[in-house]
Amino acid sequence: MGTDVRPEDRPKRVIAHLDCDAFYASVELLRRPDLRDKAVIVAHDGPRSVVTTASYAARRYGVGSAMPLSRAKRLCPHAILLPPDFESYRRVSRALWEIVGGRLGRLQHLGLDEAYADLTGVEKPVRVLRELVEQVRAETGITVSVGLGPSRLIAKICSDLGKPAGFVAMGREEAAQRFAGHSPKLLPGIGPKSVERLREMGIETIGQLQATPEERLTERFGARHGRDLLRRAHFHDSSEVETSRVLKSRSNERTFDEDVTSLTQLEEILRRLAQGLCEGLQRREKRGRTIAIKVRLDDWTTVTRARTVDAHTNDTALVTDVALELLRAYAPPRPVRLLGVRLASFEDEEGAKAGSGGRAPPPDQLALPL
DNA sequence: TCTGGGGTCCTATGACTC
DNA sequence: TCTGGAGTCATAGGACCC
Repeated sequence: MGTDVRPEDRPKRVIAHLDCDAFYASVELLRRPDLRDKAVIVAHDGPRSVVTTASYAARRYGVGSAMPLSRAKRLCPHAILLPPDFESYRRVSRALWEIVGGRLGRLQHLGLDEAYADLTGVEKPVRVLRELVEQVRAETGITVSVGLGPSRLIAKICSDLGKPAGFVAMGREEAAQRFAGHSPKLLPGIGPKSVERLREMGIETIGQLQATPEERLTERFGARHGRDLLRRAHFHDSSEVETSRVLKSRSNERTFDEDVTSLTQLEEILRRLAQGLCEGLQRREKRGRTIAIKVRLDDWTTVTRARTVDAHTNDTALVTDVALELLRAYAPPRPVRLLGVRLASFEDEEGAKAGSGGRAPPPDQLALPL
């Protein structure tokens, strides 16, 4: 390896995480200034909908993202409900990241409203970021919170800390100390399931996780995950800011307002889902080999079935036929609440995996999350 | 409280090949 | 000819993220 550089000889990394505050709701409020300071919930209005985003006024009532809409309405009955308009969100997002990218260079996008940037070697990064946040606010009306640290992990946690319009910077040791009393849920990658498993082991804080012998964790979580949990607890993270990501799969799925029992009806829905999926892939000239269906039953069990075909395709007739065969072979034994179809193993995956040494990714790859 | 849609990544397992 | 291990691929399930 010719790239071996001792850690002490490497420049100290400076990673920023930029996160738009209540992005979808903020875009809505730009269009509807009369709703400023009002409780606004962005969500489809259906019996099984969940909240996409809530304005800060609605959050004061306990409404939050991913909460069932029925519950949100109970918590905040006077909230104004707006249907999501992703076309507008994408437009504002593009404009915003163009400004940021113009100053910081290439970004790693995570969805429409957040991104990482590597500012290692940049002079006066704090000043650069402060000016940038102000420029974004002036030109788009969107406020951005910034987290700054030696890794993506710390930058991400910091950007959440000062929301809205926050600006927080922290080193690794400081983070390890400061968050020792917090729940492991604070750490990205540790969700409700891992929190529960840790709790069963008597580990309820990041500090307790830090003090847990690695063997105990690897016993419970497997070698890789266990080691990773411990590294995270100590806020070690050497992952790079990845500025080019390639689409790995694309799917189209629908949860029904009421469960569906009839196979004929399910087949009809699956045809429409496959058609929508293939039309999108045809526009992007993407073809895949693995066709999969997803079925969620009324008791919330989720089943997937997949088949890999010989040649890459985005042909509606072929994808539909295979998806229908998979559905008939499975023959859902209970009422179905969700049906979906997915295409994966795209034809240019291998070439793209070669990374920066290979050809430049097509323009739409960089814009993938947008 | 009762759980969307669109993704990524990881793990386990079995089939297959060398 | 039989066997075992390693590597790879396909499949299924699940956790997690925005």
